[in-house]
This record gives sequence, C-alpha cells and structure tokens, in this order.
Amino acid sequence: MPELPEVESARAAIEAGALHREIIDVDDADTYVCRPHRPGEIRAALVGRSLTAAYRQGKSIWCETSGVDGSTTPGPELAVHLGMSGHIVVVSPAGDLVEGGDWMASRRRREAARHPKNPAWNRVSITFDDGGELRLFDPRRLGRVRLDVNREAMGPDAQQVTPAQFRARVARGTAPVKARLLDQKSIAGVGNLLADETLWQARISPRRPAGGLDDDELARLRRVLRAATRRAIAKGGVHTGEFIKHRRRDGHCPRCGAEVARDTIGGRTTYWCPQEQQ
DNA sequence: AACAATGTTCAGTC
DNA sequence: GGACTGAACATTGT
Repeated sequence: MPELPEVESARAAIEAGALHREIIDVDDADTYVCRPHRPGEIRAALVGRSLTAAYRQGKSIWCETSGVDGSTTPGPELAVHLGMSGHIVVVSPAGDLVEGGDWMASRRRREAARHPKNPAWNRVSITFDDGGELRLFDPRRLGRVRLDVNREAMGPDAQQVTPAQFRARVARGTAPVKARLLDQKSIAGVGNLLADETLWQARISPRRPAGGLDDDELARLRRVLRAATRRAIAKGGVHTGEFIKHRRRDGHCPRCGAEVARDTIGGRTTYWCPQEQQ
C-alpha cells in the first residue's frame, strides 16, 4: 500500500480538490470494498452533504461531512483506506485528473501504453453537483471505504510520535523491531518499505527484539523514521528511499557494498545490510 | 504456473 | 488475557 507518505498525498489531493461541493451521487456497489455497509447505505448517508475537511493518521484517511440543507449538525465521517494498491483520483469539473497516493505513478507512466487504466478498478465513486468526482481507484481491491470508523486502537502517527510515546510503544516485547514498527497499534503509518529504509538508516537489524533496544538506538530510530518519512513525502513516495532503490535480490548496500540479506520478518519480505545493521 | 506484492485482520498457539 | 505468528483476504504482475 501506499504507506504514510503516499496516503498523505492522497489526503492532500482530497483537501485540494474535493471539499465543499455537494454530493449528488455515490457508487458504493462494491460490497467488499464498502463492507460492512450494504449497497446504497453510504450513498444514502452522504447525498446532499459535502466533505468539509480531510484528515489522516498513519495510513487512515477520514473526511468530515456537512449537515444537509444548511443544518449545522454534521454528517457521518467518511473513512478511506488505500489498502495494498489503492489511490485517490479527484476529477475536477473540467474533467482534469488529480491523483494522490499513487505508489506506482512513475512505473505506470512508463507502462501506460501497455497497461491502460481499467475503469473497473474505480471501486468507489462520489459525484459532486459541479460534475467533479472523487474516486478510489484500486486494482487489487484491498482498499476500504466506510462510515464512522473507530480509531481508538490506532497508535500515534509516525510523524507526530513523541520520544516518550515512542519508547513506551515501540521498545517493548520480544517481537523483532521490524514487526513492532509495522504494527499500526504501536505506531501508525510505517509500512514494509519505510520500515526497511528506516532500519537501514538507523543501522539496526530488523531482527533485534524490540524491547532490547537501548536509549541511544531508540532515539536514533525515531529521528531517522521521522526524517525518512518527511523526505518521502517531499520526494513523492517511499520508493524514493536511498536503501529502497537498492532493495532487491542480489542487491548491495549503497553505503558499504555488502550483499543485502533477505528473509521474512514480521510476515513480510525484509531486506537489510547484515554488515552494518546489528 | 507458481510466487510475490508498499496492508489489514482473523484464527490459532504459547 | 496478552503477545506473537501465520494464513487468509482479492487481484495483478512477473
């Protein structure tokens, strides 16, 4: 999926192009993406309202909605998750497309001729009164759109987490530190690539038990995580990471040249430099 | 054809 | 009950 940086660009796209326009239709017919809602339920809840703000915590996006007909009582929140392959498409009234959260943007551009966008991959569409649209475009269909999601269990955003929170939530237990970073209940927003990039930059082995990190390593990990996240947002995605660009079978560490190691950690394919990451 | 994929969640096992 | 692991989910690309 899109990880925190891609999700932030999706949120920004919604904020820039989809707020304060009346919703006149919603296609919520995909019962898997819109689960547990019944077809028409999201539509009924949103028609006549507008989106008034777009927020993000970790990889989750939610929009506040207005009252109907000038009522000051707000409507339900519209929650969007991009899943493994989703991104946001905002269609302006003139028909221009603005996209956010597209982790394969560069690759798709390169292969656009061979892989045209399949309209069937527009899993949910919201139509505004000016003719514009907000869509969840998602080939692999693991994205989700639903109303009023409870965010209690989600950890603090990886960009906002304080040193005290980081220590309390990340530096505990015997699971590998990479698994802990991927756990959205511990901190929210880190995905498989950002985790590898961060651990490489911090020179910490993904296999280290999370609870075994010392104060020094913890401070380094948090600082590097926030910097890598900020950099990825600025550069257009986690795939721009220094280590990620070399992350593949038979790849080599861009710092020391050692062959990168590969294994499954925390349930995900993990690459690291066995020479430098202890 | 078999496997991996930038994610979440559920069913098991200690 | 908590912590942790692995499989399942839907679909595409290699």
